[in-house]
Amino acid sequence: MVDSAEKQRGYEAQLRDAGVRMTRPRRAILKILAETADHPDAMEIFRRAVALDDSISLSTVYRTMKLLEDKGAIQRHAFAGGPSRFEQADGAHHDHLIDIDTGNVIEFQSDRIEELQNEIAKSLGYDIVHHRLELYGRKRRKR
Amino acid sequence: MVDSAEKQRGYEAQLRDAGVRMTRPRRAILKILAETADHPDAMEIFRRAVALDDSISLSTVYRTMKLLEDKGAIQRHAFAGGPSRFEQADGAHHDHLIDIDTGNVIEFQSDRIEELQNEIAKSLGYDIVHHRLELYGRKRRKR
DNA sequence: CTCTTGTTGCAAACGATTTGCATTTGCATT
DNA sequence: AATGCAAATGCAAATCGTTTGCAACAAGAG
Repeated sequence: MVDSAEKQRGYEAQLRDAGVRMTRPRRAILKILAETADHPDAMEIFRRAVALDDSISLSTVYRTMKLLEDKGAIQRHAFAGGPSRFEQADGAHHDHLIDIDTGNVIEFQSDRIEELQNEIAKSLGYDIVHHRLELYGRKRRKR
Repeated sequence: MVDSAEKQRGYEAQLRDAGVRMTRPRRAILKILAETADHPDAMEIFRRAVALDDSISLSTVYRTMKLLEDKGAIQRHAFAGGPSRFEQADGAHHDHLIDIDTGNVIEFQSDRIEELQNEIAKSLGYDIVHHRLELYGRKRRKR
């Protein structure tokens, strides 16, 4: 298992180098992101953050998420219907399979699909800036 | 070119058969949907509807869109950032390429990608209920 | 330690959408 | 054609996720 404390230090260093001030709320949020393996939304991050620093405010969470997104430290996913959910941007690119019944998110990746996307965009005269591929599914009943 | 008036009549018949009351606002909205080739959002539909019936209200537009969605007559697309946009559900399935600069939506379809999606879901133990594939791109600069 | 500037918490504003409610309307029934 | 009632409407207020204005505050360069 990866050392999340170390990961957090990495985050902080990276951001400080980018000229970002290291404040108490930001440290709390980075800690949460470094430790988390799921895709929490702003409210969930806020809840976890309050446990570390009870003076933190929801707006700061939102502002920080935007900042981290701009700096490329996290990725924002706007799944159908609900609020934006976030994840660290350190891993490789992947898409999502969302369990309709539980809201669980499973990550997957397919080079072949990416290739096809590029071909399609190209044939339409476009360059892809980013894309969104989400499968909404239900666990296959045991047969 | 397809006769949109006829298409509209088709809509109405289909809905009446499903036990849906045909009201003035609903007729207006169906007319708009039958005539439209783009992907308008609720506000845009409301604007066009007011031109046909100036007593229509925005909430009725929203209620009607939900009704039509439930009845399977239209499809709702929640593109990144903006409001939901709608289109008729009569055509074949397709995905979307959204022009980042203009908001234009281009439809495309790839059997190959659909196949791959199914394979992936299957290998993860899921059945796909629906999916969302959106390419966000920028028109290729002439070179 | 001080100064400057960025950051915070709070509350109010926001855009998209939904809802409660009193009123109107579709339409099946007389 | 007149009636009755459930369903649909318009309006305003509520809701949800998110952003913003602002005065107080704190990071970190000097």
